[in-house]
Amino acid sequence: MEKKPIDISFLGRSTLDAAQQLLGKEIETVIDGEVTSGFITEVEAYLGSNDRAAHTFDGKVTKKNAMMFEPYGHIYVYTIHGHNCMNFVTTTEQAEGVLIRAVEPSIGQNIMAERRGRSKNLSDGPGKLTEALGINRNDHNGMHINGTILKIYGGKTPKKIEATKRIGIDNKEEAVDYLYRFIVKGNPHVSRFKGIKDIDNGWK
DNA sequence: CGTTAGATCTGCT
DNA sequence: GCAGATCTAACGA
Repeated sequence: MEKKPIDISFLGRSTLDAAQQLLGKEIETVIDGEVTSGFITEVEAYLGSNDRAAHTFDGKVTKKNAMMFEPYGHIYVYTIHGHNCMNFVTTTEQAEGVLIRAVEPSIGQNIMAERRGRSKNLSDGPGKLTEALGINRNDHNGMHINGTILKIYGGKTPKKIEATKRIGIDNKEEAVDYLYRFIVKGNPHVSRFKGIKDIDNGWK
């Protein structure tokens, strides 16, 4: 059966809802004719001007974050510490988005291993999954979801979603306590995994 | 220019 | 758990 990309209109409504709905979705990229995909296991929501931890806090527009002000369906890729991170832009009016922090490798694991130069921990972190899926800022910042390069499919359904504090924003005052990070409970393909691995990796 | 901050990763202790 | 690597863009002189 041929897979069909899903309707992404849910990204246009609530960012927090969209973040949770993205868990389990399958991201597929086609880079230089090579297909790779993974199921989303970890995301973080960034709520634009109201969120001190977001690049777009206080409505500040820079060359780097300008893509966040585009309507939902665009992809915002930014570089940090020599790594790339990928966001799905949400809503139309606000500069909000969902950071894809980790995926469970599916198609093309051998390609991911080659790109990463290792066979373990292929995509359990924001900088890792972009490298595994072949995403870079030069070529892919501003592209559209369900365009020619990146598509998302229905994928799997998490048994239980866990909300935790976000990671790497220790200097963001009150925003450090917001529970805007969502993971598939029991799935080991998340950053800083410490829990107990579920028998089905947390999928239904 | 030079300095600094940033939603990171890896390896070592 | 912590230090070091590594790179881009913003900002001030």
